[in-house]
Amino acid sequence: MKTEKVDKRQAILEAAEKLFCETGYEGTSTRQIAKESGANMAMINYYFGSKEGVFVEIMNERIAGFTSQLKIINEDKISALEKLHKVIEGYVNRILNNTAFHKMMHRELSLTQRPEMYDKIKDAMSHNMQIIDRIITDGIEDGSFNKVDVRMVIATIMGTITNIVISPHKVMSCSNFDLNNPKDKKIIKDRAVAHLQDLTTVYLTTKR
Amino acid sequence: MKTEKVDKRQAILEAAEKLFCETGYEGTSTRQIAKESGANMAMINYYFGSKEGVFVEIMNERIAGFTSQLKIINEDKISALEKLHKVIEGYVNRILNNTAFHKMMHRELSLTQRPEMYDKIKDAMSHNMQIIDRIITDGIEDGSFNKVDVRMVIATIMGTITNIVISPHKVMSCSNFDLNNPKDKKIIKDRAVAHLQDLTTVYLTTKR
DNA sequence: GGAAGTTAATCAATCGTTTGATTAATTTTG
DNA sequence: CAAAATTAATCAAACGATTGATTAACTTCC
Repeated sequence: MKTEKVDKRQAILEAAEKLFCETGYEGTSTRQIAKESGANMAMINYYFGSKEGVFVEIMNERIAGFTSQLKIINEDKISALEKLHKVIEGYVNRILNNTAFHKMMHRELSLTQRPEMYDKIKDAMSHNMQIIDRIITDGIEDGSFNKVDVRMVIATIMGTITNIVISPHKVMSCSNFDLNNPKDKKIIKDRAVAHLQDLTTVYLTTKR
Repeated sequence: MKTEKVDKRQAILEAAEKLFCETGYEGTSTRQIAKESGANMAMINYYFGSKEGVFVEIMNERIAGFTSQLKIINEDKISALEKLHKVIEGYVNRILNNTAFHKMMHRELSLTQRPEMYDKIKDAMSHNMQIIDRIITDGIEDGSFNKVDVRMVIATIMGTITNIVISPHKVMSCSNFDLNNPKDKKIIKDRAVAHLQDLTTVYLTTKR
């Protein structure tokens, strides 16, 4: 069992994800995927049945790897604010470590097409939102948070992160930031976490 | 001679925008555009040179209609906070009145392809960001705003609105909201404006 | 030897674009 | 003014290229 034996199936998935992220689903041809992965075109249909099968498989794997992540935090015996800060940190890290996929997910979400994918993404997002919702709602009920529009606060947290990922990097700062540069990514991550934690602290806990 | 003379050029633009919004640029064929607009296929190339020419024209018209909007506010002799609140209200209204186009713009922005469009959208966004940046920076300098990460605050404002538009509506609230329903749209608009104005007020002006 | 993996060749369908011809409207000319 | 010339708009048909998918033969491996 040689380790240099490449798993064509996996190679196809990785090449396809890269190409889908860069040029979109419709903008990527099966021949491109084949060339990029080093596999023959027929292998795509052999393993996944169709081009869409590849896409569905990518989404399923990714989403499966995501939904299991945010759960544990809620068990800790820490304050609502600390929980929220942990969630923010986790969320920022996850998304900024998978910017390409996150872009692709949002692109797919904004299309009226492929309702199966839409529902799948919706469910995954919905689950994450429920976790954040619970933390904030609990904080409000036990009096440690102000009464706020919870769903809007969630939109702010998620929207801020998404905006950082999607918006042209050169717009983000005066100098030329690049999210593919690990050093720049670290800086952006820290700034985003600091900002969102500061923002939520002030907005949710300031007596007024 | 009946005066039902339709401007085919305009019909093509409108049909193309609708289709591009619904199924994406690559997902829309010139034949679809022709059928939807009632024009002959050749007219697309006759008027716009190419399929991409249609897309570029749509973007140019839209962006031209947008960039002229946020300017006047800055001339008013009002406080930085009031300026910011006006900008927020204008921004929310504009985007929620053009949700389909806004989705398409973001979709296109997340593609590495079509650099010409990317730059055009980037410039338009960059201009809006500069306006908001100036307001907040002025507020900080004259002491009415706290010292904050200005670019991150902008990302929060823009990201929140975008998130509301793009995120699945059914996730937004317990009941089934629909942005195409004028009554629901009004409600979402008001909630978004109220939330963002409250958020910025608290975060930027709370003494701490 | 036979199942699994892999290949080149090929399929019909669709893609964006171009063509040459035709009609309708406008301008030029005698 | 009216005939001739020019331009703009529109059309059906076809273009070559590319699409996703399939075939059938071949290789690899247990």
